[in-house]
Amino acid sequence: MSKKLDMEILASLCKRRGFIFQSSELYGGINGFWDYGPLGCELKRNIKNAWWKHIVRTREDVVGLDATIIMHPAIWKASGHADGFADPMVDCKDCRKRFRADQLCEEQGLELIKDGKTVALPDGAKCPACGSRNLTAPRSFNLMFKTFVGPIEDDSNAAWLRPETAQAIFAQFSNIIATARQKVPFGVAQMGKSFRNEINPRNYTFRSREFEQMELEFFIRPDEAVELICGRVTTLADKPDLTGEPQESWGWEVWLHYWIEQRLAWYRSIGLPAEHLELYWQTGDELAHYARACVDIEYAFPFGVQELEGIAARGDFDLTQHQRHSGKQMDVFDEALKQAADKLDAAAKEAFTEKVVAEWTARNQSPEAARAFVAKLFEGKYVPHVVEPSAGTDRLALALLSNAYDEETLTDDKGKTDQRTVMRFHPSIAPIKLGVFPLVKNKPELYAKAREIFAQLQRRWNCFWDESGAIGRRYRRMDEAGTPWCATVDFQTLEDGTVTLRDRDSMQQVRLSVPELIQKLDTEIG
RNA sequence: GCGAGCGUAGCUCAGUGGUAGAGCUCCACCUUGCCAAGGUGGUUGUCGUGGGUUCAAAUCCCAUCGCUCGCUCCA
Repeated sequence: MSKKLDMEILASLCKRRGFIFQSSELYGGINGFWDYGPLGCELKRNIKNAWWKHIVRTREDVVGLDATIIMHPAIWKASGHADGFADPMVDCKDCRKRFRADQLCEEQGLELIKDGKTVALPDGAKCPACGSRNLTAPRSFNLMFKTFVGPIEDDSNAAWLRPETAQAIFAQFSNIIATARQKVPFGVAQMGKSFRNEINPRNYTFRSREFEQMELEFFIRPDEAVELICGRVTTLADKPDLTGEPQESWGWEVWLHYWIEQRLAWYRSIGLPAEHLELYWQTGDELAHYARACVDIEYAFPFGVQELEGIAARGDFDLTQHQRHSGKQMDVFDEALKQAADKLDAAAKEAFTEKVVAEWTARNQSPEAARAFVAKLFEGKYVPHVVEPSAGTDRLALALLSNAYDEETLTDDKGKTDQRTVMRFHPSIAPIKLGVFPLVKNKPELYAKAREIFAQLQRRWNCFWDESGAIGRRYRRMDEAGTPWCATVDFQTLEDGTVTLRDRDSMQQVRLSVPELIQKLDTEIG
């Protein structure tokens, strides 16, 4: 089966069964925007609930945030997102690096050719990285959606729809730490819509202009602070147990791997086991300049292996940027650190300082910056570092849909074959958990009993009532919706209260009492 | 952004200048004692949209929107 065919078949099923519709289809559609139908919105809600439960509710060290989509424009200046669109950029077609056209010209003693709103590169401009002259023309990248706050469409009122949810966490960091009764290490999680005016949306819902993210910023101590407090920093070489409780001595690299393990465990819990995922470590060239390490969790979509989530160790870049732009201090006071520093004598402090200076200068950072950082540490203060697991909700929904899709050829007793389409969702994310059917609908007592059982179970999970057509047809309809079980009420139900529970994947049936059914489903849905 | 292909019922598609169709789905009733296949009846389309050519356009032309693929892009 060709890759193209796969995606078209999936898109067709998604539309036919009500998972995903094109946005504004009535008016011809709008590129890069998608709606989730009755089944799709349940699926997405289940994904988000599962994420929130795993990241926030079942931990003591992560709290939530629900920030606005439109924020102060200065946030995007501080984060670096504004630079890319404010100034025309040129790309090197050979080494694929991107530069601001004005800076490139200035560095090379050239003058950017300006004619009204359009700009052009002068002859002789070359790539600062590789020296190639194979550069694109300067282009503006309006990748953030612009809008105006207030009724006047004036640039002084311009604002942007957020291109990521994460910045709000940094911008509200001080308020959160003042109110949440958390101490570093701790995290702040947020889910919500983000917007990017993608040049070319592609691959069904994969690259959309309006999309949803599930992001965690997990704040940790700088390794130097860990060393002062614990006397040493646990690294990967120490083979720490990443599946157990986090340890105070962990350095940033261990935290990064801890979160990778956490995220993989979560994907497993919603039916995307590790063997369906790939970890891609960004290389030095690909890393953003501030990132220490970044790993992509990728899924093999029908159109290629693509990123579901990025987990980045971002150092203290973001908080420091906001500290610089806002003029407000972003450092935290760490009692344990202060106490540890107070126990050191002058000689030990000097030795520690020199060690840090040596490490920082080896990473091309200035000795002055290193000394200022250590001086703060001795006061018990630092700007927290961060590990950022950032996942795409819609991408994950698409991965789960792709992963769930299956076609099965069945052969009955008489040797007749028949094809069955099944969405094999994990019960925890399946839009409908249980179909409830009367075996036949023209027997009043049976029908009434089935309605009674449906009403009882519907309070517990999203259930679907279906009385139309032959029983087999009803099972098959539920298969396409990905409903893991169907309960059929028959004449025996009237005698002993048991129902037939039919399993989506095996098509096997068992007789259970309603309490037994509830217990079984509770266990498997999780 | 460039190039190519596509757009007809909810889905899959036929229809190349002359009355818009098929299969499946869906709905109602009947039938049906556990895996889509029985019976009867029924709903659904400005043929993506707009304009042009023509006595006449789903069909030819132009534009536009959307989808797919390749390049590009993906801070």
